[in-house]
Amino acid sequence: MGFPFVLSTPIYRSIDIFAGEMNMATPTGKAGEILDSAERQARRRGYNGFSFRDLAADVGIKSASVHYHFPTKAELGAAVAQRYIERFMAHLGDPADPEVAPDALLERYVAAFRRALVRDRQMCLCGLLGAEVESLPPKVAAEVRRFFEQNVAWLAAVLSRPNRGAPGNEPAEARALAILALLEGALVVARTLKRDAVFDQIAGTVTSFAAPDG
Amino acid sequence: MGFPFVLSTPIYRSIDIFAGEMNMATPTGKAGEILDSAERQARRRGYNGFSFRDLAADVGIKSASVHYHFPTKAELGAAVAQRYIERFMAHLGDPADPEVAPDALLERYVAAFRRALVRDRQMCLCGLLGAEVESLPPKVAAEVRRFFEQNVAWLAAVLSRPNRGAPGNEPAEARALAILALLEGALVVARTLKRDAVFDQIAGTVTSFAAPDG
DNA sequence: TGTTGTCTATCTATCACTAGGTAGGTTCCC
DNA sequence: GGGAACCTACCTAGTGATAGATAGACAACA
Repeated sequence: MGFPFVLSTPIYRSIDIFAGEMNMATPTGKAGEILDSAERQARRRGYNGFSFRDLAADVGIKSASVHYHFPTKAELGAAVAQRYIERFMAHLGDPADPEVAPDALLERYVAAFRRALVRDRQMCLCGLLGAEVESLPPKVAAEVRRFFEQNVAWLAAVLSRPNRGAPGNEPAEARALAILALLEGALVVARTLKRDAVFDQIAGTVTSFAAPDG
Repeated sequence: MGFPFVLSTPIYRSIDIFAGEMNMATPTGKAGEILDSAERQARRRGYNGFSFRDLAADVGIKSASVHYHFPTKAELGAAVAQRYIERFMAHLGDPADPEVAPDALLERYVAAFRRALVRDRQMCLCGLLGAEVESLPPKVAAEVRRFFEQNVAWLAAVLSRPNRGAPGNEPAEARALAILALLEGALVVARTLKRDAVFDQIAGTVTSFAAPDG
């Protein structure tokens, strides 16, 4: 019972290896365009807010051809989420990198969310999908869960590094969860109120978690 | 152009005055049942995650009869949100009530979110709708905005009361926004990870905002 | 009292449209 | 030739919404 899915290998009909800055299997061509479009739309309107026809029109093919690349919407959704997670974590980098101070890593984390709001005018994909998690296919929900888990692990690793003030009264994982929740919530509130400054006001409080001693 | 809507008077075909603890126009009977069902479903699956047929089946009538009470889905959505806001704010009570200490009011606020998660197993309606705000009809989006504005105003009023420790390094409104974002995000993360304890871990950090000196 | 008119809440049936998904054919390139 | 990528054409199931009818309650009036 449940959904014993083998760890998220998306079903691309065409996997061209993209030997760019990230050396992972990333579909290019139309399949990549479909993923791009799906991610854009999912991050604006949610999983139930876009259709195969929308995507097809967006990338200039017919909806039947989208099914050629991604047989079902669930698999498309899982593929979008998986690619998103890999990109996101790759962007964050190694939380233990001795070349980068914990503060700088935390700033990088906040900046990633800020960029989604200000530059891309989009939600965090998994923040939006997480909100509607009960209406997601199991495979998609599992990817969203994986995103949160990896985020918390990364943040906890950063917060555990002995560097700045005190280690804090709350355990690192609780503070990691709080930072994640704070920023996801910040995107929701700032977008709804249509005021980017709201995000900065909220993000300004992140230091409460990083340096609880002031 | 735009949507110059007169401040959210929902279009009920039947308004029975419910002279209960709240003396406001609250539809009872089938109209009330429809609102209940719509709220339940919206708080689980989002605005695009339920249909008139779902509601109709739930309350035991035909979908055409739902249109009798609420002509369009947008108006139903706005009515659901409006009732939700009124209930929520009424539950919070007066932020300046001298009988209740600021700490207790803050606890009450956190408890309201916790109850949504643990008892009702639902999202905060406006947290979910806010995430998918770009796919909402303007009237519904306006209600969500109103919810956030009223929440922030209430929290800022509580946080501004001279009582406990220092008034804080951040202005009250920034801390109010942060608490709102933190709790909305906490619901998303806890529900996705399917661990109620996650909410408590996050909520435990709220005191960082209430008493920034301790 | 009985009739007439009106209202509420619901029904059946249908509208035009969109959803995700499929079968089979065509085009193009190695 | 064969396969990859795309097409046309279609399906079933559902979407929000509308039209028209009907049963029952209620009041007004002759």
